[in-house]
Amino acid sequence: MTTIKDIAKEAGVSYTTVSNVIHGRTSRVSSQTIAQINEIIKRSGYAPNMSARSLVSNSSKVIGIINHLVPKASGGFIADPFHSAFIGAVEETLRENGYYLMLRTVEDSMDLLSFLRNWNIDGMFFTGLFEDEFFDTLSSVDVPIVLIDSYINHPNMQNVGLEDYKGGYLATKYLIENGHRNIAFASPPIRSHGVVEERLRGYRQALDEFHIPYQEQFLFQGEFDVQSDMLLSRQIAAHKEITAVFATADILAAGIIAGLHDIGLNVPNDISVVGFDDVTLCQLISPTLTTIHQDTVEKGKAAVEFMMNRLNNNRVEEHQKILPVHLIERKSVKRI
Amino acid sequence: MTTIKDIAKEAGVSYTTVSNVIHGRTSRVSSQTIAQINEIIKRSGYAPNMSARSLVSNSSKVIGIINHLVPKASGGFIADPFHSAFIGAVEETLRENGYYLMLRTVEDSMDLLSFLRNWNIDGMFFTGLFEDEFFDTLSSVDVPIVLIDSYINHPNMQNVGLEDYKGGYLATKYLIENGHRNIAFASPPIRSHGVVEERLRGYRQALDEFHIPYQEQFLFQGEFDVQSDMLLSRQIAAHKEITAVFATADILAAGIIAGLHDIGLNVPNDISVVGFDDVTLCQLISPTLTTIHQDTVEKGKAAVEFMMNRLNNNRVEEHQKILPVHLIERKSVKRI
DNA sequence: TTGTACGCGTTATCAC
DNA sequence: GTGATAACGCGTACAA
Repeated sequence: MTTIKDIAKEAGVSYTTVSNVIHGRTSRVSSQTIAQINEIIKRSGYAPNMSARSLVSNSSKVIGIINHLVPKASGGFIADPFHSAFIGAVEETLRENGYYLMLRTVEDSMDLLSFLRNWNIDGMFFTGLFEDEFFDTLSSVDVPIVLIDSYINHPNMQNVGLEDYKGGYLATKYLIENGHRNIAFASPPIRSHGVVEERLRGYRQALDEFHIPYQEQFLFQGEFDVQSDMLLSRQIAAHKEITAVFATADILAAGIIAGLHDIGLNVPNDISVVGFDDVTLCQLISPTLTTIHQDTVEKGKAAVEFMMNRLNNNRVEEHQKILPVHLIERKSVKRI
Repeated sequence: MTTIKDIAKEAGVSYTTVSNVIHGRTSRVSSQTIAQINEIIKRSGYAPNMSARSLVSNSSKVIGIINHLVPKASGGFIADPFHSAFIGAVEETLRENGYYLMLRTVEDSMDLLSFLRNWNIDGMFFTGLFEDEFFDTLSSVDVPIVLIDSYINHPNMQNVGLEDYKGGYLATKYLIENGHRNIAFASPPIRSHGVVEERLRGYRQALDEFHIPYQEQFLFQGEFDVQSDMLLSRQIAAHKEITAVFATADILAAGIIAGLHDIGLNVPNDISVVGFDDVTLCQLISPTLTTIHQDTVEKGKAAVEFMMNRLNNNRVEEHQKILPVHLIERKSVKRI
């Protein structure tokens, strides 16, 4: 492997000079040596040893995307299509900025702390963080943290999220305007400071505006797997008065639609459904899914931008970036 | 940050001793000191500095999952559900073995080489590699490489794949046995040494066995996006004699089904469809998709297992691990 | 059973 | 303009 020393030797200079050239501190190096060194660098395919840099500079150029494994569940991480698109966008933007991405699952605070120290991690992304014990650890760490889809506010962290409230509102309003009054709200378990809670607020706001009473029994909570969705569908269908469902994620919506089909109900003729996210899936199921659109790539970019600001300026201007959502009309809602 | 020195100082021993304890070379350390050192390690939350280790030991414990960005396309990487599930499985298994995962997109050979040197990467995973110029670079590198879903054989690399041939065979045979004779083969562009080529071989084998002539015009190639799928569907529908489609990926199958619906054709009544992969999607679309099942998590585990064997023993016994596939019968095929 | 000293590749400080 | 040299945290050969 070519090192700075090798280059210095070949050029007949000291390694300081080589290092200076590499870092653009060329003010006091003869243009001859600069040219020569650059030539050698190019020819030899020199690439800096990041471990050495990390050791001496206290910056590793490594950013972690952390997956907090709450129970000992498998896969979770990257399983849903939104997540993976997001990670792809993050990697790309990070790379453009000279950073590297590590994926890491941690089981508890200790795990996380070890990981940070192991690699001298420069920054972290967290998705869907809630206010649990784990969060306390996080807030005491002095590494830049960008939270995605979380409603926790903390001076050391920045948030990238969506207009969740508005999304919930738009979806519900759209259903109401199409004549629906008994609208189910389907979601994963609602946790405080989470996005679902906000979407629920939007749902209630829309009901309120149209003077439709909010009913607890129209709340249905499940997990993100086909089994659980089947169950949800049955529960929803059991309420004959329900004519529409707002599901807080497209995969959930798709699962519910499949479940309804399974028990002989037609969407949208018997029940209308609106989703959230606008993943590719929406255009593949039938009926195609009316949903709330979010721009995942933009989300990834925004997250990295925040990170870079923290990393470079160290001056924090904003703490929040809320990306817009809008409704995409497809075929899963019927006017009644 | 706690270092080995700090621990040594606190325990009143030299750092060699601490290092020895950490590495289990306890044979010649008093059990007292061992206990004491372990206690301090636990209490202080000591985590080794991997950069320092990497520098001195020539092993970084970092494995890369490489995304070779052929043109300057975006996202590609992780976009399809199979990929993300695979990455999740790899991360988990890697972690259990004390390794770390970096995700990295590279645009060309230089990029890759730099990345390897930057981090002293211990090993790499590649998905769907073909025999292009890029491959030559790869083969000259002395880092363990595990290829996923690739039919390139190279002494320095190992392969984890599927019974692609059998999968293609099973899917086609199933269609034939259900009375179909004019069966389209839909896939992304067929490249030599790729999985699609093998699945096509299986397709042809099944046709052969039933004395059905193979027809070039029944081959349809597209990309993995909804637009392209719509086009494909139209092309397929234009051949009135075609009664069934074997698509080499579920997302493609789903896209085609959506496209067929769009032009007023019903699946499976007008056209039957069989997919490949058995991703969650299959159960969400309607009709639910009959497909060839593969075990993605097992694939991830197998890949890591290969990697670990290379990394530890350095003795290479097998070069190939082929995971089984089988057909899952759902509702997208009609007996005619 | 424990300690000393060196080197890994890099950066930064200070001197020439 | 350029060059020595210490330091980052760790592993290891060798010495005691």
